[in-house]
Amino acid sequence: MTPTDTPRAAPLPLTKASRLIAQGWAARVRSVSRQIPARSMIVPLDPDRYARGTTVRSLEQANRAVEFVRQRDVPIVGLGVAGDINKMYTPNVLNTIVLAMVLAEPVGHDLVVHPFVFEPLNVEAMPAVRELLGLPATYAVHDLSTVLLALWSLGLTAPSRVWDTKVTEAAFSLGLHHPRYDQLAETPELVRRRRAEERRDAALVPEVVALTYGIELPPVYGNPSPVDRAVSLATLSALAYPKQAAEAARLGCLHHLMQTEMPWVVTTARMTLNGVRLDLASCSKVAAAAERHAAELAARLAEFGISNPTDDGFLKTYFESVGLLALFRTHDGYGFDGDRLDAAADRHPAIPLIRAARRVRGLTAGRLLSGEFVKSDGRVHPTYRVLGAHSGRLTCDSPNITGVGKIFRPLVVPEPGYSIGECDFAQIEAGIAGAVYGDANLVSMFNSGDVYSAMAQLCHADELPAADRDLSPNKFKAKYPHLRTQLKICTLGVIYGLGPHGLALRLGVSQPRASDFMKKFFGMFPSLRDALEDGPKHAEIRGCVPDISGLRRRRPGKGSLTTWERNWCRNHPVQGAAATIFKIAWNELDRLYPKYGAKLVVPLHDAFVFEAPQACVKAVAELTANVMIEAVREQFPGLHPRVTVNVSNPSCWNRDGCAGSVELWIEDPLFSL
DNA sequence: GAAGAGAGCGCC
DNA sequence: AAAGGGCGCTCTCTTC
Repeated sequence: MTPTDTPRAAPLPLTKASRLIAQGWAARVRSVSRQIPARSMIVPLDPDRYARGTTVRSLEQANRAVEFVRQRDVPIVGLGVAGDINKMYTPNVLNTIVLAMVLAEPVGHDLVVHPFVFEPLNVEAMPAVRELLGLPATYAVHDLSTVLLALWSLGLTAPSRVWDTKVTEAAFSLGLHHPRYDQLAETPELVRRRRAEERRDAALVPEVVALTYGIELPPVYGNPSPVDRAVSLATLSALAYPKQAAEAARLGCLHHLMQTEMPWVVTTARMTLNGVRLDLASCSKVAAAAERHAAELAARLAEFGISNPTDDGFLKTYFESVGLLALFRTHDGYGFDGDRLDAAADRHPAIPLIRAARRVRGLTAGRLLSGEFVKSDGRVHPTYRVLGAHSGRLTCDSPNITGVGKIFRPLVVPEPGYSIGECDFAQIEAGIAGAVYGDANLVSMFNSGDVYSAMAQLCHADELPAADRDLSPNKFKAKYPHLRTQLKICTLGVIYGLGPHGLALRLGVSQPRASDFMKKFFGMFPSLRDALEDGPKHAEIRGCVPDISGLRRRRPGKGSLTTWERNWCRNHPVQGAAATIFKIAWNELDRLYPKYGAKLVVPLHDAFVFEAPQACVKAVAELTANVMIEAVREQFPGLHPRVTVNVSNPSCWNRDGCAGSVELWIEDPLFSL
């Protein structure tokens, strides 16, 4: 290390690759490109010689590969990478990974494969890699996002037509491996998430896919070498793709997979690549404040004799001793979750403190604040799993940036010179529910501007003064916030499957009153009522629930639906449609943003967070809102969706422009938005 | 000491 | 009989 080097936590050895990078390896690649030899006589190359696999190390081998591929008709290419692919955000991946490209050629009714493996992937090979990535072919990959990140980190352009064999298997098995189905015989009740995850992944691993489609791969014994692994993955992907595509056509989701889901894999991989910047100084302030808040709350709780507010067993004993245990009864025991603690807040002075202590722990204990996810570019790069949720939604982890508390969003900041903005769909679930369930009343209320105000005005027409029945939605919202909130709780609850029992709890009224309220609600939306009633019955006979995309959520068994299944049968068409619209819109933005130098940053299920150069953040927000609205109207022409634009405080991600929420929380742990 | 299971927190 | 859908993460207690 020379004195001018920036110190780093774990210095990497100065490999040949990093020396090349230091010299500007892009320039080096260009110079290698020019070394492609002068045109010579074209001699047919024997395809049989390439069927067993070809290793590319030298420039000469690379040139020969290029000549071979130019002589063949290649509609499908399988890609696979192996080796050290964790250095995604440093430029040193060259020479540390193995890239396999398997060319599949139609011969008779079969495909013949010609595997090429770049081992290691070096500068000399790059021109050939570029050429092989630019064929008029479909590129099939098992776990495309990993390969995209590897290609991008090498400065390569990803192919435009792609197929992810893993995501396809997930599409075929939506719903089948839900952890709730693990509640079988000998094992104790309740969640067995871990085991279910394993089962679900088992359906997605390459070997299982190979078996499913009768693809013979060379047997691998023991620990396969990176070369074996990469070639095997690439071969599998190339051969499985046409079979999966046929299966997708048979199952009704081929169009969706090609048109939306595969581009969505590219879009989400780009979000991983982009990542988000965290303000690490603020993160440590929050961490310190959390410790302080926790200590202060612990001291105050100690005065009540409460030593451990996070120990349910202790709380049970404590509330029994003060005669308040009944407040925390659940259907099968006792629970001290937020809802119950909030509902009981005024029954004992310690209860709000317990709640606060739990929130302090829950909100801040994450590894997010420690900076451990921050990569060399100063940003965190969450992993996204397309179709990770059985509803078709995306999931996000390491870190789960979509789950960052609203208060703490200002910890996410833009790069210098950039701004952060957010566009949210307003009340979109209500509108989509009206549209997918064909309820004209709900659709027209959604279109009126504020669906919950409109509902409340109609629902309570008898009790309201005549003048207030026609109040504008915003004025009504201001004058009768409580009535509006009731309708909001009821609407979302109904979409999720809430019954009178649950509604009573959430509205804080008796069950008969909640029951009456629900009847009144459904009286306004008879079509919605019928559809919610009939949907699960049809699903029970059919065995699955389709949504507008053509994807289907399935159930593994037959027979009557459980309550939970009935609820997701009701909810899936809404959540699935919303997810589809979201994907279509964001795919489009992924195409349009580069013109503005803008980046997708956080996908929030019904909101779009972006980073744009300061000068054009308003233009990007407008573009985003237009694309979002267009995506809804393409699917549901009867809806007039609204988008809330938040660029009022572009120095950080925030809720409703509240950039100071972190500081407010540091002052007072009971602060909420 | 590691791993499973449960409950609780956050998000949409 | 159960009692609102979809998630990820962390802590606590239990078990091996």
